[in-house]
Amino acid sequence: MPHDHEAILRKVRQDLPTDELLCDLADLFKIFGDTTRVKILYALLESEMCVCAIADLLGMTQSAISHQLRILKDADLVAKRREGKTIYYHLSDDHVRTIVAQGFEHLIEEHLEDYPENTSPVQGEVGSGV
Amino acid sequence: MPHDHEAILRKVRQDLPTDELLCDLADLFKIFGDTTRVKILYALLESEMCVCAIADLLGMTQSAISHQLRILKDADLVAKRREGKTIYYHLSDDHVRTIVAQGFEHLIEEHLEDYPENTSPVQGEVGSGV
DNA sequence: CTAATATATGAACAGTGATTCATATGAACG
DNA sequence: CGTTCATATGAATCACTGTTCATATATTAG
Repeated sequence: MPHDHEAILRKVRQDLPTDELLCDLADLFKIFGDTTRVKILYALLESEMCVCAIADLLGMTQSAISHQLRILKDADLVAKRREGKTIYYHLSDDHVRTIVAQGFEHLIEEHLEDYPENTSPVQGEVGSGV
Repeated sequence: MPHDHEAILRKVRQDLPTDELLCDLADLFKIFGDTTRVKILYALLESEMCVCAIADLLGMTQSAISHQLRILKDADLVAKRREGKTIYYHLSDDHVRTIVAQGFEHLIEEHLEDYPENTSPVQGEVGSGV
C-alpha cells in the first residue's frame, strides 16, 4: 500500500496560486534565463542604448539583438524611444534591478567558498548606475 | 558612415560583470523558468514534501518530478532528508522566497489594469507559510 | 533472500527557442 | 524619388530540454 499524504496535499493545494499565475511567473523568469537577454538588461541598468550599440557591446548580430529586444518589450521589461533613425531602449521599471540583484545574492551565497573574504564578486555594483 | 557610441560602450563595458557571472545568473533564472519547477518550489514554500506527494500534487509522473528535483538540487535551491524509504525535499535557503516574490510583484504591476482595486492576485501570500 | 514501496537514472522523443540569413520597413538627406 | 543608415521581421536551422518509458538502486518487512 502506497503511503499517505492527504493532510499535506490538502494544506498545500489551498495556498497554491492558480496554474495560470504560476505559468505567467515561469514565463517571466524564462525571459531572464538567457545569457543574451540578461546581458542586455544588465547593460540597460547603466544607460539607455540603441540597438546597434548593444549589438556592438555583445559582439552579436543586430538581428539577434532585435529579436531579443522584442521579447523583452513584449514582457514590459524594456521600452523604446525614437530619435531620428535611431531607437533607444531603456528599462521600463525597477523590478529588473531588484530581480537581478536577488539572483546575484543567491549566486554569491552559493559560491561563498570561492569568495570567503569579499562577499561581492561584482565590480560595478547593481544599482550604482544611471 | 555608421553612427558612433564609443562613449557609452566604454562606460557600460566597465561596469558589466564578467561573462561567466552573467551566464551563471542566466542559468539560475533558467531554473525558475519552468512551470513544473516553479510549482515545486512554490509547494515547498509551504512545507517539505516527499517526491510522490509532489507528483500527486502536480498530477505528474514520479519520474518527471524526480528529474526536476535533481535540477533544483544541483542548483542548491532544494535539499533532501531521508526518512526510511521516503525522501523529503525542502528549500535550502530563503532566496527562493524573495526571488519568487519579486517576480510576482512585476507580474502584478504588469497586469494592474486587470486588478485595479486589489494589488494581490495571490490568496496564500508568499512568505506566510512554513 | 524475496517482495514491495520509494526514488533515481538513462535513453529516446518531441517541442521549444535562439541565432542566422535574407529581406522588409522607416527615417533622413541630397 | 533614390540612397543610406537603423531597426524589424519571417523562415530555416540547430541545439537544448522536459517528459515518458523502462529499469536500476535503496530501504524496510516478512
